[in-house]
Amino acid sequence: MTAHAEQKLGASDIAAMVRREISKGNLQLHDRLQPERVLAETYGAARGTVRKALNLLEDEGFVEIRPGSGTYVVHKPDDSSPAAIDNATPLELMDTRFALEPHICRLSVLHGRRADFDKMETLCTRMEQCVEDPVSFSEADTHFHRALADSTRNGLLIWIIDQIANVRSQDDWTRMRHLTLDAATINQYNAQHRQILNALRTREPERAATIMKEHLETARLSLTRASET
Amino acid sequence: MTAHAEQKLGASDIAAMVRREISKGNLQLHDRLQPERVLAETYGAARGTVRKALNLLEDEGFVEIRPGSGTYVVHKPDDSSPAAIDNATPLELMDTRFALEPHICRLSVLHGRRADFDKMETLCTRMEQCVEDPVSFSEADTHFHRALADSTRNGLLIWIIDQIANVRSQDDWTRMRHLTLDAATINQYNAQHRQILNALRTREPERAATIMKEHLETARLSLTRASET
DNA sequence: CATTTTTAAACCAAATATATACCAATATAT
DNA sequence: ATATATTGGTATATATTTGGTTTAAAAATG
Repeated sequence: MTAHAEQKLGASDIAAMVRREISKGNLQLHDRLQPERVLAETYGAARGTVRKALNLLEDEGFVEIRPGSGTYVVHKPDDSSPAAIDNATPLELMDTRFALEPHICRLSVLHGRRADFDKMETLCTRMEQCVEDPVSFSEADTHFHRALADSTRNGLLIWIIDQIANVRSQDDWTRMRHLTLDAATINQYNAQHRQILNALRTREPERAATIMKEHLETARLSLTRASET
Repeated sequence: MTAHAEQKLGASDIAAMVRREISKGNLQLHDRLQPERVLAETYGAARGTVRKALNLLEDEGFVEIRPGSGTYVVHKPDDSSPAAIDNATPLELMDTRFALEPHICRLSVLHGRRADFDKMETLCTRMEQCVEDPVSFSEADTHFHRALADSTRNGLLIWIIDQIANVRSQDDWTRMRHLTLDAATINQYNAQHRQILNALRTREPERAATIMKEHLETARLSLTRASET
């Protein structure tokens, strides 16, 4: 052990050290921090102090504290993505998705295979089991839209969708979005996902595109609703 | 670092370790992981714990679990890919433009200003003076579509259009494309550009989008015509 | 001095991990 | 083709771990 014994550490000191571990990359996305009781010992502080530090980091959006489970990293270490992606606003993002995803539905009807749709079906089922868990739902939702893009077999489109997914995950908006994801909204999304999938399976490009537009319109509404709060 | 020696491993810890093995490349695409029962022993955890970890990784899209068979790596290690752009085929590009540009027209009607349209008009005029010069025409054409994207005031969309423009300029088939650009085709393009611009000025989003689709269809035809030669 | 922060200990509820047994899908050898 | 072994899927009862909370005393701070 390398001598932390030097000085007494306050809550904000500990927060700073953990924050640094995260942006340095020693702690990566989805990693679980050591339990509060262990951190307390390694930093030579009381559990209550560590707890304050972690709450600070949670407010800053670096970690997510899950009672009974642990504290997890929710922050991507500085990758140098283009400014256009980092600074994209939620509304810009929605307009871009409005451009892409309905047409992606049409292409999916043309190029998608049974296996693609089966995968999307699996994700639908998973999302339907996440009605009470906005975070997991949101993650599965991202995968659903990625799987949809996959089914077009268009590497360029898939790449663009991936870039867009980065916008969604990095921002504070994600947290705000989770707040707007009540059970009713999630159920509505799930119904729309199913309808889209059905339209793809029955090879109805325009119907799939139309439902996708409705889906995005729903999402846009819940977004504006959230920003007015 | 050292001597974490005997820390108990939770599901997310195991998930993190496997995730790192995958992105590091120790586990490659289509590799099969060890059976759950073996992993459980090597990580010193119960099978249920390993199982939870693997399910997490499946949610994240790193692995695919096939009952009775095994668990397989499905993650394309670190795309972040210029590859998707460099290797994009002309048809992939056309499909992507089909997705983006009609909707860009709609957004242009919403957010475009007179100055934007004036700039596009200038480019139209320039293109009309290039009927005999496919290379110059092609350059101006790129600028026209970029100016159209600019008029949406959507930084994300503009960035995507720029990426796509790189595809167009880099590749060999750009040369091929120039071969198909006879005077008749260029005149047709020019007429369509004018029509699009007019629809934007008169604030008719759907008409602008429709003409854009026709424009892209024309381009796609001349593309397939070229590749059959 | 008054105030805030840290410490320390105990307890709670929820989430997770363990251990075991059995089922279902798949692969392999006969 | 059939039988057998291997693999993931599921269920369950129990034990452990984890964050959440409260309280009171000690230490640091201004």
